[in-house]
Amino acid sequence: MSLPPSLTLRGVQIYQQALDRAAQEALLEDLRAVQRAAPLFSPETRFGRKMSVQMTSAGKYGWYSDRRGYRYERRHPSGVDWPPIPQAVLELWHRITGLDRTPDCCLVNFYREGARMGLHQDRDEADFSWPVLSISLGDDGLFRIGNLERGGPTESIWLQSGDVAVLGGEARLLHHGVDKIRAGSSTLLAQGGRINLTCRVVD
DNA sequence: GAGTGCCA
DNA sequence: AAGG
Repeated sequence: MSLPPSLTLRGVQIYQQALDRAAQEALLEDLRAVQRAAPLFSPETRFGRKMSVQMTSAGKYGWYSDRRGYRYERRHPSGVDWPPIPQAVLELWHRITGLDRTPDCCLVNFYREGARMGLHQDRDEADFSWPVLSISLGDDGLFRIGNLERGGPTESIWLQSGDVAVLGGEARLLHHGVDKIRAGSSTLLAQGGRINLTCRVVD
């Protein structure tokens, strides 16, 4: 029993303003604790190029990339365990997806002005029948949704602070990415930028 | 602005 | 190629 989305784009379910301002601020406070335990870093692609997005994770696994490729790791690159996923994130996951299963990973992506993420698929998980849930905080981000195969036409939507998107079912393996951050569009983060949380069942 | 190709 |  999951909630109905306010909007669907290519099967991606979008719940606009699923979090009010107070909930966003509370989440931000939780994220400060996550970042203290597991500081942000910019991973390298397998060709040694640093990604413009900074990231960290919470949960049993964190997403990681270096010259050896993409994967989930049980520890932050510093060697410490990833901190626990904030309770408010877990509650939102269960409220929106209606699932009993708890996510193994909450990836925290931080986009400063000019940071982008190219079109890609989330396919480092063992079972694609579990959805991926995404929470937007801070400045607006231009989210682009493509196809199951590389190439072809795409559609874009501006995601705002408090919006939640779910890639599940037929949309689970769609290519997607972030083309642009609209600096100064939100007052949530004093220093500006966009935070995106993505929750996943890994194994 | 969007889509395609291509790089190593 | 989760980049340019």
